[in-house]
Amino acid sequence: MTRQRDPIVAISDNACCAPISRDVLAEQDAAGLALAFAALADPARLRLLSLIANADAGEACVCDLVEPLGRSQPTVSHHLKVLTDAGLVHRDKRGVWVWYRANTTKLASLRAVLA
Amino acid sequence: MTRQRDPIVAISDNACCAPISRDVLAEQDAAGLALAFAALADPARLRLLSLIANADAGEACVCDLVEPLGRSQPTVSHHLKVLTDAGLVHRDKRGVWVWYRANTTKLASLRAVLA
DNA sequence: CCTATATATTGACTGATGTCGATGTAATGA
DNA sequence: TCATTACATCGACATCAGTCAATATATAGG
Repeated sequence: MTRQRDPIVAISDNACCAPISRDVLAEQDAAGLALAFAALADPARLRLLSLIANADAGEACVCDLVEPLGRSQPTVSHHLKVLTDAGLVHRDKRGVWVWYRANTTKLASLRAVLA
Repeated sequence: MTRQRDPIVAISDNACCAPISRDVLAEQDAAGLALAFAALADPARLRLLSLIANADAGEACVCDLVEPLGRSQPTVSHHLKVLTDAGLVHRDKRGVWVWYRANTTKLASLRAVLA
């Protein structure tokens, strides 16, 4: 019998595991999920995500976020990096501007884990 | 003189607000949500929640959690307090044992916010 | 009472995190 | 080439968070 290769998955988007009420989380899965939830565990980042998701065409550049967030530009930049590293937003540099979009797939996978 | 304990405010089970993709989060709502997600932002607590939700009859006492979690009893107690304060689990002391149950309503409200 | 057991709290340590000002970098246009 | 604009990175600071050993509290059984 041929040993099947593990499917290659996009780490940032796919759910790591079954819902928490269905199977006990493995340490490794829990560690990965904790990183994602940590990215959501800050008011500034939750508002950023919300600002981006509600922006025209579903995307916003940093310049549109600094003022409504009420924090310094470096701080906004820092939080956007955290969100990006956690896979919660997509980053797209076009010219001088950097546009961010919410990663709805990732959000859906987190929702599924909480079921 | 009796030493009073700080009142523990029960965090509401209900969703504080519309899904993040529907309306821009207000600062205050974001702060509250951040507290809930912060409680999920730790591997030990995610595994605790999962262990509790998967336990027989949907509840587990601390004594059933220490060994599978692989952390000291005070540390487990600490994390259970964080989960309880965040409204993610219910606490029920019966005799010497304390039983914890997952708060599915609270989990559902967090899922709704991520939509 | 006394003891054993279950859970919580305290104190200390270490490492992570949010914030900002200053500075760096990259694109654009005059 | 130079200046301007948009964004990122760095360095510093203060605060917070996870962990454990030691200790406290509470319940149950003799």
